[in-house]
Amino acid sequence: MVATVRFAPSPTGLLHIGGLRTALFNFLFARKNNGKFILRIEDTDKSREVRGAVENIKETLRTFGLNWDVGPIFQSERLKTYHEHASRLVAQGDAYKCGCSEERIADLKKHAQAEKRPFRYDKHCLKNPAPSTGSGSNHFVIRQNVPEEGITSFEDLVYGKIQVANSTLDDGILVKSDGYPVYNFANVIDDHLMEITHVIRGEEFIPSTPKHILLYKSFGWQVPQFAHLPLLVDKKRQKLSKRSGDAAVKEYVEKGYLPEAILNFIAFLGWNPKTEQEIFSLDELIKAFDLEKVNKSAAVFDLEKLNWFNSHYIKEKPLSELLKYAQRYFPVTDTSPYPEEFLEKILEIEKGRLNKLSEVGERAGYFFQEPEYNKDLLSWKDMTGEEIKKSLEVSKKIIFNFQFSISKKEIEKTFFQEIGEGDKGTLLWPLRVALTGLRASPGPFEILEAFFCLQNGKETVLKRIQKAIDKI
RNA sequence: GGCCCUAUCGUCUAGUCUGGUCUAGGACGCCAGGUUUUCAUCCUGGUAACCCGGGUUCGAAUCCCGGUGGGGCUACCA
Repeated sequence: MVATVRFAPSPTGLLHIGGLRTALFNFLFARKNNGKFILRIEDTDKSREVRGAVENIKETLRTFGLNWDVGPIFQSERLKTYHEHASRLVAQGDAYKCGCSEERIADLKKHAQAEKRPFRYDKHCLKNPAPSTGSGSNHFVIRQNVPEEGITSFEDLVYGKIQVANSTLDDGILVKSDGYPVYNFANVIDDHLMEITHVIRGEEFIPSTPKHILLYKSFGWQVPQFAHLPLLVDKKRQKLSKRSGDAAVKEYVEKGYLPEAILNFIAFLGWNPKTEQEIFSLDELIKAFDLEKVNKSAAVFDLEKLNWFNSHYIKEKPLSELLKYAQRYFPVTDTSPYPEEFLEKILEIEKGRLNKLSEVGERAGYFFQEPEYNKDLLSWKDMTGEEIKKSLEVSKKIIFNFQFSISKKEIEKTFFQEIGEGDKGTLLWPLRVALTGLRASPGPFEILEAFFCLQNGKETVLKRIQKAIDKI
């Protein structure tokens, strides 16, 4: 199959999760079918355009490996094409100029509302064409001349047969008075000209699809295949959008969600492989993807599940690579004085405990700063001050003999040789608290291992233990 | 309001087309137990759903009809 698809966002803000999912499915479909993936920027509403949005779209797509083959193509640079096609439609009677004032339209709407019937433009300007006032006047729009009778239907690849009576369709605006086309028009022209075979987009476009089809037919063009994707909704089951506040992909990336986790997660929103496999790389997704496996009902964006995917990928990622993503989250402004080995050890220790990378900041503070804690914390079960002191002295003595860069295994071995396998808690709890100041923390051996990557690691550790002894 | 879409555990979903193997499976979450020096990881177990009402049928989550719930669209936005 020769497939050509496109992802056609409007540059009105940061790319959000729903947009990324649409891009992903288009990408997967293209790759799966040896097709072409076009990036098209639908910037026909200049008033809503946000600076930097295009850059954000491109950057986001790149970080997720959703590389496009053609584009970005900007609709705002193709005005002439749209005008030509609009003229053709007007000439053949499938569209017409409308010079109605905003007031008249508002009035029409008000009446429709009062009579509890849906608003549809009354084709006034079609029936009463304004006398040509020469080329000067441009206060008109071009409207689609939707037939008043008949039924328009299409076979959606996801939803199956959808049909609507033309009588429920409005003579929508095709070209605005500022000369820019609206989505419903530019979309059709471009999809045809770019030879798009499969239009894969959000479910919210189902209601406007019949109008698009009518347009294709007016031009005598072949209608592409449509595959509408179920909506992504929030906890309240409302459409996930920029208004949902936290839907920007960039925000998730900044919080320390790994791209592969986000991708894997959103792939499963509205689609699943029909097997019990949950973890998929991008390549595996390409192999498994099939529009037939796309669901029809809206999917709730569940952060808990994203967290699970993310923690999985965090645990799985090689340390050196993980460090690149996590670097910025360490609780120091500059990590350059610290050897990579030290930082990697911290990640190794913490990675099993993270839902997102940004959490290392709040978790690993004691590696960079002497902890504050109450001396009561040093007591495990009913240990007395004397016992704690004695325990810490033992730890101190053992650690004193350690060399730079000693391994966790060796540390553990040495400790257990010294004290036997008996009452580990009485020795290890106070040591752990002295090191971290925390009730719950990673084990002391791995913490020591990390510190012994530092030139002054031994000194720091010994100092902390002494401080604990002094507290008693 | 009108048009359109949709309906399986709290959430993502398998199963629906081709009715029985479904006392409805998996995953997340949650709960309990095990491993363990605390926490986490890990392992084991548990919790929890076919929207409602009719009909067809020996038999319905699955087919039909009617409700109801949820959502989207209804812009000179996309």
